[in-house]
Amino acid sequence: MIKKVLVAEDHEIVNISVQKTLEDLAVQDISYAYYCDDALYKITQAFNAGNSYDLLITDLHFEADGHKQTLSGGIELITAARKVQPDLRILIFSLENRTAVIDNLYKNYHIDGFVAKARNDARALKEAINEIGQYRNYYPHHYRQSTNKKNAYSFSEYDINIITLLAQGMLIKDIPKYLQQKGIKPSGLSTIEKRLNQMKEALGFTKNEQLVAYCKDTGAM
Amino acid sequence: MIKKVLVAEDHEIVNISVQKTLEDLAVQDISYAYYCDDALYKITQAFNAGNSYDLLITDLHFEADGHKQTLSGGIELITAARKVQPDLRILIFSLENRTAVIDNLYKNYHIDGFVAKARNDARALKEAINEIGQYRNYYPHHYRQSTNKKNAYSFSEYDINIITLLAQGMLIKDIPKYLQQKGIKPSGLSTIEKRLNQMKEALGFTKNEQLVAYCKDTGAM
DNA sequence: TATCAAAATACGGTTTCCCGTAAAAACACA
DNA sequence: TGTGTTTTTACGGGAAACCGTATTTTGATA
Repeated sequence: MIKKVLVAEDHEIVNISVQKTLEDLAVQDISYAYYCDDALYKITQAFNAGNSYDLLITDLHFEADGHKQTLSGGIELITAARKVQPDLRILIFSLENRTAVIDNLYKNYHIDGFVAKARNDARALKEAINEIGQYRNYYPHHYRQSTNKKNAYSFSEYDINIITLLAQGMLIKDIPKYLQQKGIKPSGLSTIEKRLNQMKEALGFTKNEQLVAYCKDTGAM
Repeated sequence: MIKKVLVAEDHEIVNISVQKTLEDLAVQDISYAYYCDDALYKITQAFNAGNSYDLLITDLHFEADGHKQTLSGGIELITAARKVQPDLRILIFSLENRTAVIDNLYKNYHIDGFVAKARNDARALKEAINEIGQYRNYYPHHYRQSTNKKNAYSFSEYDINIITLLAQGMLIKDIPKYLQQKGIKPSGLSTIEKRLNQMKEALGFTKNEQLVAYCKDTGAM
């Protein structure tokens, strides 16, 4: 059962509704943080006082507004929070709807649930909190369906490096030099060309511009 | 004074808060639409009954969910709504924060206000409704400041066409043929090359990949 | 260490792109 | 209609990208 919840969310409008939703679920102890740093502070304080949170509901993206923050967003927040309190359950409430990104959250950050800000998000939020309250993971509907479908080409960090350089205007022939300076290992021109070919092949593309567009669209870059 | 409002917004969570915000402003007559088509229907009905809305608050982007819609989003909705009721005041409430896009809304669609879903959006919403209630336009803070700063290169429809073709993998040398078939006017290869050069020149780029990345980032494409 | 397989690199020919100049067409205006 | 200007197009040389093949390097294994 979820009794004590911290909501980290910078949008006032969203906070108002999350509060109402939590009240509907009879959650008694609700705290709010409009900044990641503040959220981490509250988690730490509560934990040290022996009165830790059951659940953290957080957005992924927080707008910068002049207040200097050490934590840049939801991902850093949950990483830091888990260091303080490893058993803290985490529910992401975000606009993100790209499977690759959500996948990453479950696999590498072990979140307990993800709810997309979308049409029936208030209802989904309630379902998620109920599931998590019983120590079960909650997966969004569209994710459950799409996860075993065609899983798009998964770019390596190396791949993204190359495409990013292209998107920044570097000539392909100049990339080997750059990679060598950075100490990135396969730096031969042929290897780079081959990698680009593999990616294009895998995605049915013919031009590097398509790779750039695709990475921008899927959030890989 | 705003008395009768229609809220078109597909996110349940947002709707809950907008309702609360409007109640705070003592707006008496509030209607909701989760779909654009439904919103237009309500506007038409109210107008024909001689009991038209004072204000439409709408999102820009609506999620598709199986229900077939003739209106694809906020922009189509406001265009259609103005045909029914030209004096309808319109407030956009959206996550959009790209100056070019917001600019377009004021200049070409003559919206009365824009509030970004952001940190203090509930407060901004109240300010906007008060301003619009007095028949004044409301401009978001960050927009007021950035509007006279460096206004990025503004792409023509023709420009976007070319960049889109590149992003789809078409070879530059094949573009003339394509444009001719489509009846798009300057179709010479040299002209296309020159246009690309102008765009890159204006933005300080050297490669077409940068143009693709830029358009994706700014939402021009 | 010797051997084999896989990965990385070197190289060369072809295609596409880039970019400048010049000719042609479209347009504005008297 | 004639003139001047701008836009569009044609053309060509050089640079970069593309792509296949051959060679070298790396890494694992016996």
